[in-house]
Amino acid sequence: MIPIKIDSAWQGTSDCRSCGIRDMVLFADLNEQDFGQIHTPIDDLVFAADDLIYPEGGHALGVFTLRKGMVKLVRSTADGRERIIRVLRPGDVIGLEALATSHYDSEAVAMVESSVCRIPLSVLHHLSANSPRLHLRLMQKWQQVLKDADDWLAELNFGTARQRVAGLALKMRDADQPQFTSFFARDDMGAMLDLKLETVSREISALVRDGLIKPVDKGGRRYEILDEHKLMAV
Amino acid sequence: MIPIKIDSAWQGTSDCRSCGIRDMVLFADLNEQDFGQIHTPIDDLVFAADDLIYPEGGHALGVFTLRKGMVKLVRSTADGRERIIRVLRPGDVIGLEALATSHYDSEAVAMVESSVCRIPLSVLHHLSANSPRLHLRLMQKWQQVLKDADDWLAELNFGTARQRVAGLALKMRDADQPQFTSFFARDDMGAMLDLKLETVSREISALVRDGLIKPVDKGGRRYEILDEHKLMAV
DNA sequence: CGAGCGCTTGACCGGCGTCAACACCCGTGG
DNA sequence: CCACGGGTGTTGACGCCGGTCAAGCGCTCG
Repeated sequence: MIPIKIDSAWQGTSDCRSCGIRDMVLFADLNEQDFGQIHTPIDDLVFAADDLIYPEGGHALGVFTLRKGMVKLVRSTADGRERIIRVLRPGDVIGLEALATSHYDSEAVAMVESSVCRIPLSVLHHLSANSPRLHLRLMQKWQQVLKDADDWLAELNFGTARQRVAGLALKMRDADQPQFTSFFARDDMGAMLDLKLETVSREISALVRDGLIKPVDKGGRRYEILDEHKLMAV
Repeated sequence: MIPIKIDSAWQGTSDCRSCGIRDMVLFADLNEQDFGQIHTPIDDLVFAADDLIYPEGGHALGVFTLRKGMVKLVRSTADGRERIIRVLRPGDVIGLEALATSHYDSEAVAMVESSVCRIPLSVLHHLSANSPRLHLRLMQKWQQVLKDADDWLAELNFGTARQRVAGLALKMRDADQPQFTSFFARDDMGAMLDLKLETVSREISALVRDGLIKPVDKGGRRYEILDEHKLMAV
């Protein structure tokens, strides 16, 4: 069930105490006593673009934290269409649902080269019962994931094609450089917004033509936001 | 911030030990010792159709369990449109996000007369730290809510108008009598499916004309499913 | 019985999907 | 170094699905 890629992605084990993004993630508030209770190694994994991290319905070994890159969550509908339900960015947790069911509810695929760490379920189960700090943090992560899901539905899958593309541009802005934003392959964007790839392409072109955004690479993936206010008003 | 209606909805306090739907809800596995740790009363509340249970962004007193009725969760987008992000049914938990933030992320409105019980945040915080049984149950509820949210996005907001209406009909089937299903006011259905009310009405009429469903009341709210298989294949 | 509300239906139009051609980037191999 | 080919993004023509506007119907309640 677990793809071979998991193993080939293995890069070593983490020392979470010195994690570069620790303040964003599940282990943010852990103290030395808490770390002492971790008896299973946290694996570091790196996935190439388009690598499968886990399949829909797959048996779960752990919960992931995304350190670098971008990951899409994909569901297949009964009639075979694929729908991207969310895109995760650094600091986001992947596969939290495994804590409750030991299975993943959707497929996770790296969209670009991505590095993640995998926290074994046993570690989380033990710590969530024995560390009030992790327990609280876990609750916050659940809430954040749920809010992301609802935001995605309320903001990106509602209204005209123009509004959806503009909404995605705003949602995908860089955390550190908010004038830049990242797009994806046009058919991926279509699966996110429930539009056809041609429509996505047309709307992007229209936004460029109207001077709201400007491409900064040749691949159509990175754009500069020229008029944030107009973009929000679309 | 808390609407006056909350008080006018008060019906008494619950004895959770004898709750009729206890096996579905948060307190399913609690033992006598756990119940002894509850020092704040659980209020029973009843809301009429269209009553506000709590507003978007409202300060939270507790988390609700829906005992009877139907409740919609509504978000307002930046430009003033209203979007129904989910419909909750008996056994579902309402406002779980308050556990993490003490605020509700979306508005909750009763769609029909609904009875709920309100569990104070203090009770949940205390029990989730001191009762492994509640702790586990809470995790399962988070997972269920998240799965509901993702299902709503993947199944009901994807594809043609016909597919969406058919999907809603299947999702809203009675738990005990699966040949019957409940619809809502047409503009509410539109806000759920991202369709206009006229389109919803047309598609329902088409499903009736094609013999997949049949109305069983005069208000357009209850339908009998005649051909479940065709409905799923739409 | 009349007013008002919600549901339905029709006519028309615009936005988005479909199909197709073309441009561009990049890797490969001659 | 250039020719070639595949993959991806863009653009155009056209048709249909669903939005818009409007009229009509049936139910409920005063």
